[in-house]
Amino acid sequence: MINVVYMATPDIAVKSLEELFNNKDINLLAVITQPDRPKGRGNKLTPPPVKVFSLEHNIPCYQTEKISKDDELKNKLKELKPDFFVTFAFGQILSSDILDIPKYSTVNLHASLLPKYRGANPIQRCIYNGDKKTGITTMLTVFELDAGDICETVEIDIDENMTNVELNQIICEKAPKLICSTLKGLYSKTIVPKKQDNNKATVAHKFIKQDGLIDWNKTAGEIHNQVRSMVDFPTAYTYFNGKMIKITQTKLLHSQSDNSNKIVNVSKNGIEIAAKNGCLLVTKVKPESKGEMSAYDFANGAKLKSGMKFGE
RNA sequence: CGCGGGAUGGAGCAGUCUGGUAGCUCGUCGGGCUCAUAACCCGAAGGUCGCAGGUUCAAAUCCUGCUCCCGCAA
Repeated sequence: MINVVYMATPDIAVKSLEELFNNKDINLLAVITQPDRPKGRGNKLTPPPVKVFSLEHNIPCYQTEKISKDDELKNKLKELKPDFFVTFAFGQILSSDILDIPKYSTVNLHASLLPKYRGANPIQRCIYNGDKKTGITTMLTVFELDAGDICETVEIDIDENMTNVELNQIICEKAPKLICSTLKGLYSKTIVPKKQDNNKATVAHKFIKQDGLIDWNKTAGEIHNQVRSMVDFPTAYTYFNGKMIKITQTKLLHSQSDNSNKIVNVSKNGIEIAAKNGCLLVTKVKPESKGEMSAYDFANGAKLKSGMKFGE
């Protein structure tokens, strides 16, 4: 049995928790996660998804504001005598005294093919940049951000219309197997971690609200990538008649455009805009104060006509 | 008590301030036109205007209470 403590927080990490919990070769000692946070309308205190799963399955779960300064928790972790720490979207930095606790090592799962896209936002950034391929990597955690030696990788193809939500889901599903295989490989010493090429490292920063604002001077392809990279957050947005309207789905038409950014056609399929270097078909939108709807429905209600423009 | 928007035929909206026969863009159904169509023309069906009370001769509209939905901010 491999003794493991799992440190994680959001949805994407729940399936992996489930696997660690159910895998017969692994003994899940405890789960560490972030404190409950105020969330959503009404600012209700909401527990992290990983905690919810832990409670449902009676897995010991500890929450901490800052693990590197939580001596009580550190002592607890030492008592557990873990072989490995596993981190996956935990959201806190592990200080070196914590990294020294497990008998073997600390394994981190990162949602990119390292050394590309180190940092907090690999999933959205690779789509935003229009990459055709990404993946997940397991690595040994060192103090420097996502810079540890690589254990295993899985590649994932990104098609032209894949969204960050879809990629998130794929990663969520592929992660459990990879984590287990890495743990077993390290335990039995059949995996020899390899150094990263630091010269090829890039950093993927988080998006902020402002990143959602659509710049209509960009090309149709760039806007399309922006839209699909931030479907749930921060969400691409523009203005129409002075009101904010979010755009949640687009399609590239690969057709001729006069680069005017005007609406050239409204049909069941959506709102066609003559963007730079090609037409962009807006298919789903989320107007201010409203839920998501098809672009055609919006066009009906708002009386959209050819010649009008977004962005004002 | 974080801030705000909303509930009107199947969809998206207008009408509510200034009470008086419920409208727009679509969809659906029927018919026509067409080689043909998601295009065009003609016609029809379909709503107790979120729920409950109140005011009034009269309430989608004014007042009170409730339920549900959503956006923003964190």
